[in-house]
Amino acid sequence: MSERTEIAVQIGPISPAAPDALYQQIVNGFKREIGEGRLTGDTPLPSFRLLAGQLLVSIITVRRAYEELEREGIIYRRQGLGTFVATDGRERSRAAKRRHAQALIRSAIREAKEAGLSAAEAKAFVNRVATETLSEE
Amino acid sequence: MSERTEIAVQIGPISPAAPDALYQQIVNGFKREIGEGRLTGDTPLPSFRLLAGQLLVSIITVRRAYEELEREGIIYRRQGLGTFVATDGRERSRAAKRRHAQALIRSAIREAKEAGLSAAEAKAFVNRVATETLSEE
DNA sequence: CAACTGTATATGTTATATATACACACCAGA
DNA sequence: TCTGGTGTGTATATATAACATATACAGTTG
Repeated sequence: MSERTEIAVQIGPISPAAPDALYQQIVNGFKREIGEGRLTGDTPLPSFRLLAGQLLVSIITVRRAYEELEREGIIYRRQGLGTFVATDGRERSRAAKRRHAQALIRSAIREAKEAGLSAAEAKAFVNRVATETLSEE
Repeated sequence: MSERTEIAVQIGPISPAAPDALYQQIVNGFKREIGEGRLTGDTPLPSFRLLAGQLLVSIITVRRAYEELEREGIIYRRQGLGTFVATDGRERSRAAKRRHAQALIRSAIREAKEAGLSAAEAKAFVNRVATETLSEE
């Protein structure tokens, strides 16, 4: 078992005003941190109480986020011990992100066509926005 | 004022199981119909009761959808008369769809980068999915 | 047994959806 | 002409479900 170290988790900012639910924002934050390799296999996640205190959120909300992450095989929980990044958590997290990105692009294509664009125009639109978005950073 | 004709509105299918709320699905359906030109300026929309009956949904849900569409300037309501497509409804609907599509693409780019892809890889991913999606139809 | 960990139950809050009753516009018929 | 019927949209009070919470319970370790 990995030794427990103090982890400066950078999940936030969490906001009740955001379009996503609080627990979903926490889920997305961990998928990002794990997907980008800042949290690796068997690393302990912060406890319910610690993270709840840091994010100014209830224990139940953290619990729900961890449940969702465990359901996707990205982390695992052990009662009395803690919560840890799964061995293949990074790969699963990345796969989930890619699937999500793919679904978003398909929705964007559909929206573009419903805006009256032809297939060729829709593709050009997607390319243009993608290029602009990537050049802004 | 336009004469009232029976309109075979093709908004559905509406499902409570869908990720979007019922009223939002109705909003999206009318934006599509108006954006693609099947409903033009000053055309009367179905009444609350008629549409509610067709979609197996309550009057309030239809009302909420129409409120949202009026807020965006796509339709207008007249008490005692009915609800009608705004003169510039098509243009506004298309603009809304384009804005939505743009937001979706930006989210997709962000997700792709959080999946560990570089900027170039993310752009290639977007292009590939867009091409695949458009060739499937 | 003390101090951590995750777990479970009952409760409050908010967005969504509903049923019912109300107000306005038109128009056919007295 | 005017009056009532039937269509329209409008308003209020009420369920339902997802989300978030507080509090108490159970397992692990030293």
